[in-house]
Order: sequence, then C-alpha cells, then structure tokens
Amino acid sequence: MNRAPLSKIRAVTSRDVARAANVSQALVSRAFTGNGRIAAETRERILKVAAEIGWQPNALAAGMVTGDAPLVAVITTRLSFDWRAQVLSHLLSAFQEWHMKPLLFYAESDDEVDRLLVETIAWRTRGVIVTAGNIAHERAEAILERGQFFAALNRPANHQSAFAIATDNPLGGAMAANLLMAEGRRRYLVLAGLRDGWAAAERTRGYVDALRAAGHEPLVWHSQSMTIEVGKECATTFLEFPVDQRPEAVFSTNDAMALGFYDGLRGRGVSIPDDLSLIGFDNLSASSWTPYQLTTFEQPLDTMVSQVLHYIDSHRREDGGAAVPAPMGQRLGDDSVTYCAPTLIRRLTCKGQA
Amino acid sequence: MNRAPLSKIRAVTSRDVARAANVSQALVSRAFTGNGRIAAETRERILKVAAEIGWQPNALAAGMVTGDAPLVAVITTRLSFDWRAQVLSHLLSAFQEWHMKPLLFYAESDDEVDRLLVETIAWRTRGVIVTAGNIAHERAEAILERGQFFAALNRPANHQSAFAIATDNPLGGAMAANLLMAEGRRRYLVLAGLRDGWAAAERTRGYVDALRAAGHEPLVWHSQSMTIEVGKECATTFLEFPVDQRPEAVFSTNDAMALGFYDGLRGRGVSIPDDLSLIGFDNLSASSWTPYQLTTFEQPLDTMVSQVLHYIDSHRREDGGAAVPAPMGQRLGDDSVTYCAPTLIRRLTCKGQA
DNA sequence: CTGAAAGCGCTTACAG
DNA sequence: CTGAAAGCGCTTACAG
Repeated sequence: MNRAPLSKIRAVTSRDVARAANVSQALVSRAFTGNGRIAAETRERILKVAAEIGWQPNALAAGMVTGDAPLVAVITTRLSFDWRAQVLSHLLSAFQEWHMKPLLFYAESDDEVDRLLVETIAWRTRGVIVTAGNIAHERAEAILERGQFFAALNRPANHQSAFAIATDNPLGGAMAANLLMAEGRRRYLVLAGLRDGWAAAERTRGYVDALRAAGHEPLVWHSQSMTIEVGKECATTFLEFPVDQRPEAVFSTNDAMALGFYDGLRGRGVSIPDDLSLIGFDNLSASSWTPYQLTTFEQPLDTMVSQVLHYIDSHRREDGGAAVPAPMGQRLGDDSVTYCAPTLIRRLTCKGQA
Repeated sequence: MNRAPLSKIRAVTSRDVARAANVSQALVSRAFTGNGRIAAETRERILKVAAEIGWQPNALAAGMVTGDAPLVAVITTRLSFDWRAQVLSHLLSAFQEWHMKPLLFYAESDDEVDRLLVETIAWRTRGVIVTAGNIAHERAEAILERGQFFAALNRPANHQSAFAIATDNPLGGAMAANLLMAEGRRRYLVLAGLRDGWAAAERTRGYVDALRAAGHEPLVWHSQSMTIEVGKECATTFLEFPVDQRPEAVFSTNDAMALGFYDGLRGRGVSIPDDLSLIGFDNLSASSWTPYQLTTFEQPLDTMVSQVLHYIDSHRREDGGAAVPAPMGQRLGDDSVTYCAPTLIRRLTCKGQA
C-alpha cells in the first residue's frame, strides 16, 4: 500500500517534435493546422516525425489559443427505454461526422438539468444542446450572450434567439383522433402520461381538441410516469369498466404505455383491434414485434438532428442564425419551436382500411 | 444572405472579475480552486462578483496549467438495442458523480474503434474507456505510456497493465447448460451469434464445453448479426426439423435473438417450455414483458462500472493500479480480464423447479 | 493574507 | 518559406 508521490509526467509537446525534425516549433503547428505557408516536403517530414513519436497537437491548448475548441455540451438523462438512447445515438453520430466532440452532462432526473446548464459554462464549448428537462429563459440567455449556440431538442427553448425543434405533437394527437374517428369508434380514452411533461401534454391536447371539435369528450388518464408498468395499470382500470362502457379507442402518448396496456389486456377476453383500437407514439423497435404490431407515430429524428446541426453550422458562420427555409411538413410555432410532422406507422392495432 | 465577418467575442476572464472585485487576478483563482491562502471575506466577495458577472474558471485553461483536465474519453457505438445504452447510462451517471466529464467518441461500426483510439490522444484526457470493438495491444500501450488510464468494459484490453472487466461469459454459458441438463433435456442448440464476437463466442464456449463434458453435442448456429430478426430466422430453421428431431433446449447468446426466436415460434404449435426450454442473455427490459417472460442472465453492470471507477481512481493516486481485492464471484482470467459472475433470472421459458 | 511573475502548449501575426 | 515572439486564460510557486 505504499503510495508513490503524485509525480507529473512531462508531456511530449510540439517542441519535442520540432527538435526531432530540426525545425522551429511554429512550423510543427503549421504542418498540422494547414494554416500559413510551409514547404510540402518540410510538412511531410514533420508529420512523419510526429507519427513516430506519437504526437498530436493538444486540442485543449489549441482551443485556448483560437478560443474555439470543437466541443459541444450535450445535456441528457437516463438512457432507459429506447427513445432517449435513439436521440443520443443520432446526435453522437452527427457530431462525429461534423468533427465536433460531445461533452456529456448527465442528469439523473429532470430537475438537475438547470444545474447542468450552469456547469456547462466552465467548458467554453461552442454551445449546448438540451435533450432533457425544462429550460429557464435566463439559462438560455446566459449562454447565448456568450456567443455560444443554444439548441433544444423536443422541447421549447423558451428563448427567441435559441433554436428549438420538436415533433409536431399536437398534430400527432390530432392525427390519432382522426384515424380513430374514421373507424367509427365511439368512446375515447387517452393515456396522457405526465401532467407536467411537455411532449405528452401537447399530444394529449391535439387529441382532445380534435375530438371535441367533432363532439366527442375523451377520458384523460394522467400518471406519475410513462412506463410499461403504468400502461398495465391502465389496462386494469380499463377492465373494471362494464364491457359496454369501455373505451373503444385508446391513444397512448408513448409506446411504452401502449405496450403495457396491450399486455394488461392479454388473456382477458378483449380483442385488439376488434373491441378497441390502440395507437402509440415513438415507434420503439418493440412496437413492431410479433406480439404487438402496434400502430404508432414515428418521430422525425433524422430531420430534427440534421436541422440542429445546420443551425449550429449557421450560428458558427454568424449569418444570423438558421436562415434555412422550412422544409415540407414543418411549421414554426408561436413558441419559436420548429415543428416537424410525425409519420403514422400503420400496423395491426387499428382497423385497417388498406 | 450577407455574412458578417467572423468576429471573435472577447471572452470574460478572471481578470475582469479581479478588476470588479478589486483584487489581483491570482486571488480570483484562489477563491475558486481553494488552493493557497485567502481571507474568507475576500473569497466571499470574489465569488459574489463572479456570480453577478456569470463567470466561472475556464476548465480548458485550468486543465492546461495543471496538466490534468477532469476529462475522460469514452468509446461507444450505436446505442440501439438497449444493452449498450444501459452500459453508457451507467457510465455517464458514475462520471457525473465523480466529477469527470466524458468526451464521447462514437463508432458507427466496430472497425472504426481503432481510429477513434488514435483520435482520443488529441484531448489529453485522464484516460480512455472502451465499450465497443476490439483493442490492439499497441493502442493500449500508446495510451498507458502517456500516463493515461486504459479500461475495457466487457472485452479484453489485450494489455497487462490495462484494466479489463467483463461478465463471466463462459460461466454463464455453463450455467445455462447445467440448467437445461437438470431438466433432462436431450437435444441442445445454441444461437451462437457473431463468429468473431468475443462475448458471444465465450458464452457459446462455456455452453458447449459443459455439455460435452456430460456427453452431449449441441448444434451451434452462427449468424451475421444478433438481432431479433436473426432470432426469428433461427426459429424458421428450427421448424424445418421433423418434430421428433427438434432441439429441446435452446440457449441464445443474447436476449434479442431469444426474443426473436420466441416470436418466430408463436402460432406454430410449439410450446415453451413444454416442448423446449429457452434461455437468453442480458436481461433486457423486454425479456420480462408479458409475452416473453424469458429466463435469462443479468450482467453485473453496477459492479463492473464501479470497479472501473475504482481503477480510474487508483490509477490517479498512482498506487500501482487496482489493488482492490476481488469481491465475491469474481476471478482474474489468464487474459488479465476480471470476470464477474452473471445472475440467473428465472422466468417462464424453462421448466421451473421452484 | 496578497500580488507580480512565470509558465502550461499551442496558434498566429510579424519580420526576415 | 521559416523563425522569434506574443498571447490565449488560467494556476502556482515565490516574495512580500
């Protein structure tokens, strides 16, 4: 258990490479950045020597000098249940492609997001992208003020100059309602999920509004979380209704609850889609599995991520933010959020009209 | 489309804070690091002024001076299918707790891992942790040589001085075999997955060896990937066997394939566990869902992650690496990998002997 | 307890 | 085309 003193290993620097290649330290820098004049053969030699030594420019030091390290802060939460993991996966892939390094800030729960937003500042990243929790206007303001970008994925940024993009949740809810009404269903239910969840609330709103406009009043069931277990519990409640009073059309604001709802009904004499139609949201991979074949909505993740990256890019060029014209199926909300239409994925939990 | 010139915003620095608080710049630094003497009230004042201005020490600059930014490189791949996402989630959570910032290196496929390992060097992190692909000895060597740590999760590091920890895959395979033999099953099959996948191959080996030792010779089916679709295809092949020649005991080297295998058998007159027993690996959340209730193995992710962090910590203290005595259920392999026993999760796809 | 100064490892004008 | 020098924003001995 003898503990050696904390000795610092002297780092290999561009100076060591310069010495070995018999040039000035400045030339080593030029060889790697490509900036400034340098003879082709000198460059070759330097690169070769550096490779032998195993040296690469220190990105931290370079970032300090240029004031612009290719770093981006990403705020995320627990990656359980698929959808969040998909979002992160797409983002990471895009950053890798655009040669930016994501620095991850992980929130155990949504309340920690605000604190992480503050932590973010120490790293002088190009900007921050938020994929979890709620955003306070002042936080976005503080970050934008520094010249950093600020992007929110699937949530409002609560700031005019920030970029926010999300699935058109109200539209999805309305589409679900219309689909169910077209089937001639009568009694409607929505598994609304979190009372203070933004996306879930928007989906619920779109659904309820569309139904009311047609003279229907749906049941709205809220819950503390949006898991498969919650879905099952909802099924239990559903089964307590007299058979002739049970809802015939169920929209779940996410797939997890829809899957659980389905499971809770198995072996209970209820047939989907004969007795009721069920629609989910997210298009989780599990929704396509044999025992489910759930009709659901796919969120336009590719589009959203690519637009975030265009925003980041345009912010960098300082040409006044995302001047990109809104592609098909997008609209700009009053809340400055760019909304992208979800895609209906028809499977077997609704009556087909193929 | 008029593009403003790329004007650099002058950064707010500790000097600005010093001026505002009427102290030297050095004191501002002391107020934040806690190193060096400083009067309590001076410190308070500086902190207050800094908060007003919204300044925090630039972690990049600090890292350069101290030669030790709290950065760690994490190599990961596509987060699809749950298990990888779980691994990353646990790691991120642990890093957040230990005040280290993960810099993510994302590989689209396993072949890219080697390149990412090289990219890693530019960032002068405390070390790197690999959760995807194969590791070349030279890569680990190059990193360790710099005084960085090197950890491999669920794969061998191929280097004596690196730290590698993994589920005891051969043990899992053997446990599956013993369980199935105890049921009195006769014809054995293993969905072996990737031919060159390390974990899958180890699970297969443990299974096959245990069976052979008891005089059984199992069928071994390899595949190009390890998805639910592959599992389904295996079911199709299975169904082509005459009924009295079909395997009665199936071990799948991951849950995804097991789930697909199950799905492929639905409605085909085969009963699980009456006609055959099925065991998976990973304990994906889906394995516990109503239509599956799959018997499987849980990988000791908590243990593995916490040991990785202890290694990182001990590496930092330079007390000669992980001197931590191996906890229960662990063994050190010839390959310098620390193996942790998986936990059998009994559900309904095996004959119970409750 | 406080301040002036050196230095971390780079990049980039500025001379030559 | 090349080199010497300044400077990025900090931390940490070193004096006082």
